[in-house]
Amino acid sequence: MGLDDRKLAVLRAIVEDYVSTQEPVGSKALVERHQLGVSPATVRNDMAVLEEEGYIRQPHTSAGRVPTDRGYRLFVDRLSRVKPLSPAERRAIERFLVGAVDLDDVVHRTVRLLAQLTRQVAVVQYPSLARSSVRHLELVPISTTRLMLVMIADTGRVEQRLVELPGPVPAEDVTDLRRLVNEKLTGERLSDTPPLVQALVEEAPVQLRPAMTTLSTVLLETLVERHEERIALAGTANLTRGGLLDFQGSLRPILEALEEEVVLLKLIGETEPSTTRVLIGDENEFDNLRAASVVSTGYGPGATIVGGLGVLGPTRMDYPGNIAMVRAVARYVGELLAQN
Amino acid sequence: MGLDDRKLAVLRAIVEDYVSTQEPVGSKALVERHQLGVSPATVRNDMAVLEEEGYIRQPHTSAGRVPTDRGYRLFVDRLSRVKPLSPAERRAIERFLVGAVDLDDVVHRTVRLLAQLTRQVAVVQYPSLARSSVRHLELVPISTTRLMLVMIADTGRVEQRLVELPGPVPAEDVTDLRRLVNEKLTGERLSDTPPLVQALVEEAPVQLRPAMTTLSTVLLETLVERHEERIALAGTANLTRGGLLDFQGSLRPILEALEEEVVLLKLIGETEPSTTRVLIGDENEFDNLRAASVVSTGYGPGATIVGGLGVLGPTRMDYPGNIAMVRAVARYVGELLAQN
DNA sequence: ACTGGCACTCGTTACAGTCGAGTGCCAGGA
DNA sequence: TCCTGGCACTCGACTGTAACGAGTGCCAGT
Repeated sequence: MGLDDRKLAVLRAIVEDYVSTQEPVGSKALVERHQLGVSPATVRNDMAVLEEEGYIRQPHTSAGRVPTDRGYRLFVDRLSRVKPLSPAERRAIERFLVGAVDLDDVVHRTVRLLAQLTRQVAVVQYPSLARSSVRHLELVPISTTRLMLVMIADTGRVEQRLVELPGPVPAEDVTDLRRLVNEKLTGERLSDTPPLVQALVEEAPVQLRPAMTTLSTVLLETLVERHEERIALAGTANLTRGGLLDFQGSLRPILEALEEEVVLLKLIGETEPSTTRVLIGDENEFDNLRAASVVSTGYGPGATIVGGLGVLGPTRMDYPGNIAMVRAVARYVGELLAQN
Repeated sequence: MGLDDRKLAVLRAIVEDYVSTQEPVGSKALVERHQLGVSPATVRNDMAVLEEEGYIRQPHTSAGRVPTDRGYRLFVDRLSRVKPLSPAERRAIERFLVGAVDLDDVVHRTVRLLAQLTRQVAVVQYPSLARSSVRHLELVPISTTRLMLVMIADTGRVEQRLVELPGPVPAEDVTDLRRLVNEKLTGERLSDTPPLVQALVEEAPVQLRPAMTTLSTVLLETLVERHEERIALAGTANLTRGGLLDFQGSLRPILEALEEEVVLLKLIGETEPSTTRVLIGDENEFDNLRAASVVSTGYGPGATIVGGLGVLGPTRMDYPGNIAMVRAVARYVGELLAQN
C-alpha cells in the first residue's frame, strides 16, 4: 500500500492521458508528456506497483496501461481538483436557462444544457413530490360523478388524476369539498399529508362523506404512495462518441438501463447529503451499467434539495470537468426555482 | 417496367428472406426456401431485371441480392397483406392498457407496449392541444401579482403556465377573471380561441382590463402559438439488435434525430388521413434517418384524430407485422380515450 | 534508489493463397 | 419464346506467415 507521491503522480498522469487520448499509455509517452523528472524505467517500476495494487491494468501483454475502476476512484478522491468553469461555460449556462416559462421548460432546458456541456448523457429528476408542499388543490367537475383532481405543488409541479365518485355530487358540494381540502392541506408537505387526509374524512359533513372518502383514497394514492417521480433524459447520442471502445462494444445494456425510471432514480435520486456523488464502473449496483460512471448531485431552491440531476458516461470520462458542470448547473437551477 | 407475376414473387421472397435472415439472398437459396417452380438460373435472370429496375441491388459483386428502398416500397404497396395479430398479441395489448390512471399513464404504457410488440423504437405523441377543446381553465393565485394558469383539455391534457400580472389583483377579481375566461372558452377548440381571447379583453370590465390583457397574452402564447406538443419514446435499446449491420454501423444519427421533438413530430404527427403511413429509407426528409423506416398512424377517440403514434426501425423491418401492430395499438388507445 | 540496456511478448499490419457463394452468359431443349 | 443446365469468372471472407514495433520486466551498474 505504500504509494509515495511519485506513484500517485504517475497514476494521475495515466488517468489524464488515457481520458484525453483514449489509448493505453506507456512509460515512454508518459515521461515525454509530463515533467516527472525520472526515466521511463523508473516509471515502469512504479507502474508495476500500481498494477499490483489494482489501480491500473494492461489490456494486453505488450500494451500500455489503463486505469481500473479503483484507479479512477483514487484519482477522483485524492488526485483531482474540481475544474473551475470557463467564462464561456458560465455564460452558456446563464443563457440557456433564461426565459424558461414553466417547470417542464426548466427541466428540459436543464437536461439539454447538461448534455451539451458535458457531452455525456444527462439526467434530471423533476422536483420530487415527496419533498414538495401543496400550493393548491383544484377539483374540476367532468360529469356529475367524475372529478378531475389537480394538485399544484410549490415546486411548480402539477399533477392530475381522475376521480370516479360513488354517486352524483352537486356543484355546491364540489365547492365545499374544494374548500375543505384546501383548508386542510394547503401549505403542507406531501409526506405529512396522510394523517391530515384521514382527518378530512372524519371531519367531513355527513352528506360529503362518501365523496370525501373516495377523494381521500385518490389523494393518498396519487400524492404519496405512488411515488410519481418524473425524469428527463438527453444526450443519448453522446454514448456513441469514442467509437465502440467504451462500453465494451455494445450500447445495448446502457440503453436498456436508461429506459428504466427506477434505475435512473436510484442513480441520481438518492443524494441524501447535498454533496456531489460519483459512482465509478462496478461501484454501480446495476450490472448493465458496470462499464459506466455517474456523477450526480441534488438541487433545490436555497439549501433544500427537491430533486437530483447528473450525467452518465464511460468510466473513461473527465471527472473534474463533469463534477464542476453538474454542480454549477444544479446551483443555477436551484436559483431559478427559488425565484418562483 | 414489365414485371410479371413471377418477378414480383421473386421480389417478395427476397424481401421476406432478407428481413428474417439479415443476409443477402442468392438465387439458389431462394428456390430452396420458396416454391417458385423454376430453376436458379431463371431466378437469376429475373433478379437481373429487378436490379436493373432498381428494386434490388448487390452489396458486392459476388454476393446475393438485397432489397433497395424502392423494393421495399413495392413490397409494402403491392406484395404484402397486413398480418393479422396473434391472440397472444391481442391479449398483451389489452392487458397492458388496462388500469391506466391518467393520460401520462396511458401514453407511457402505450409507448412501452408498442416498443415491446414491434421490437422497434416506439413514438407516441400526446393528444395535440390544437385538436383539443378546453374543458376548464383554472386560475390559482400564487401571490398578489402572480397567477398559475391551469388548462384542462378534453383529451385529458393539463397544461400550466405562470402569469406575471402588471399589478396586484384582489381575490374577487381573480374569481371574476376565472368566470369570464371559462364562460368564453370552455368547450371551444383551441384552434378557434384566438378571436375569442381577443373579445375577452375588449369585453372585460375596466378594472380587470390590465390583468385580462396579460392573461390573454399568456393564453394565446401557451395554448395556440407555442405548439406545445409532447412526445414519449421507448425502445431505443432495440436499435442495437441486428448488431451494427443496420444503420450502416453508427447509431449516432438516429439517436440524434430521436432527441429532436420537431423531427419526431414530423414523422408521426402529420397523419392527415386516418390511414397508416409508411416512410421507407430515403423517402424520409431527414438525412439522419435515411437508413430507417417509420410506420405511423393517427389515433383518437372515435373517428377523430388527436395525435399520432408509430415505430421507427431499420429499413429491413417486418412491415406487415409492424403495420398491423401500430394500427391495433392505435385503435385500442382510441377506445381508451373515448371512455374518458 | 534510479538508470540504461537488453531480451522478450504480443498485437498490428501486410501480403499471399485458398475457398466458395454467387453471378452472367450461352447453347440447347420444351 | 421462355426456361434450364453448365461453365467460367468475380470477389469477399478466411487462413497462415512474416516483419514490425510499442511496450514491458529484469538486471547490472552507478
